Amino acid sequence: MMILGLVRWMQPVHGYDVRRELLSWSADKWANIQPGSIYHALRKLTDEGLLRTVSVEQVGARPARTTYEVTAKGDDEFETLLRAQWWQVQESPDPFVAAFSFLPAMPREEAAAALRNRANLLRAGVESMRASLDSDWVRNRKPVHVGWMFELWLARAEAETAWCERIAERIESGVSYLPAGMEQAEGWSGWSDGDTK
Amino acid sequence: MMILGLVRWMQPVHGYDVRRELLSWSADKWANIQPGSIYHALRKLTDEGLLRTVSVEQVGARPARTTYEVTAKGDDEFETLLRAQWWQVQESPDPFVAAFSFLPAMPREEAAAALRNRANLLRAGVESMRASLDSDWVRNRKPVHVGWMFELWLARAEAETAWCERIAERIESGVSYLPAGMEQAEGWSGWSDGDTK
DNA sequence: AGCGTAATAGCCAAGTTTGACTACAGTGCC
DNA sequence: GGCACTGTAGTCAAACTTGGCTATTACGCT
Repeated sequence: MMILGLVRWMQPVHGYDVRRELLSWSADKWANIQPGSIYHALRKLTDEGLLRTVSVEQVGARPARTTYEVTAKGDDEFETLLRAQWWQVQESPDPFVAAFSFLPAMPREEAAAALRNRANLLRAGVESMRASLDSDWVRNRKPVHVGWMFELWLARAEAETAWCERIAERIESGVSYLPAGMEQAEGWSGWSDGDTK
Repeated sequence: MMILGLVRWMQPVHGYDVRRELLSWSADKWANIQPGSIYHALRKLTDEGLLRTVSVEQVGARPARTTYEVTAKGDDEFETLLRAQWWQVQESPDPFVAAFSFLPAMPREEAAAALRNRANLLRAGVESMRASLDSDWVRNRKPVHVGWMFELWLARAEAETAWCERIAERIESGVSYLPAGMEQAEGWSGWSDGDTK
């Protein structure tokens, strides 16, 4: 519920403003917020007493727009929430890791190729991020900590790139996927190598 | 829907088996699967014709257990899905990044301390991972690619640790959060530094 | 002036996820 | 033997998320 934070930083706002701001941060990527969720969240937060509606204006025959503001309670709650996220390491689900755990279901060549491809995509991302870090837009229009976030992505992406390449080599080298202890053990039939197809 | 993959690799299974397996992978962490979701997913996949129920046994007066199996269609679908995840870089939401974007709402000292703390937690994680990488249990009982996944986490965590420390220093150094171009510009009042409290 | 497109606001029904709950069978301990 | 506890198997209602839909105004183009 970091919508609360956004409202706090923008008070007073109406739903559409929040939506646009989130969009401009491409927040659907690293937060988990699609446009539809916003109004629901706003209403819920109001019900919980964390937000207060300031006014309801109507321009022409368009939908009425409601303006919100944070209450004192909402302020407290936000700080608690924020603090929790800052002090806690909590890794989020990663679809690639999930897919990687099915490695034995992929033909070796394809797996290696996919990893190489991933490394390239990551490198491309790193490039474009570096570019925007140097661009005037970010340097002059955005708070510096936005740049710092970019650096984090960069660091992660670089680490992952190296990993992809290392693993691709191992896969190509043809090492067995089976546990070191039990070369021909039970339970892995049909998954020992490559696709079952 | 990587449940499908699991069923494929275990056929034939009933819901509880899947649940246990996922638990043992602590899949609630890196996938997004709580016990409650499993049965729903199984039913949905059956409706879509990707799974087929094999039998419904009843032991005593316990809930009947339904056993599932993958259909040919399910097999195809799984490969498509798997491939998509392998070839696509798609970063998932990260609550910490979201929280970090509110940096200006945290007192500088606390922000720096939290980052240092995060670095330590990450280091601890790295340690314990290294330990299990060396342990017999992983070396001899688990396929080697499980170890490779650990290496990925390790690489990411190390990159992030370094970042945390770098940023903590910058925050402590007292640099302004404002964009370089506009030291006293409009719109950032109340957020220039530290908490508004 | 007329027309198509984009932006403005927000609602809502349908789909998903979740955590809590049920209910019984073994198992170990006193 | 009786009791508490753990493991087995799954259901369910409530909460949450989503993407598509409506309806109007503004704007650019010919």
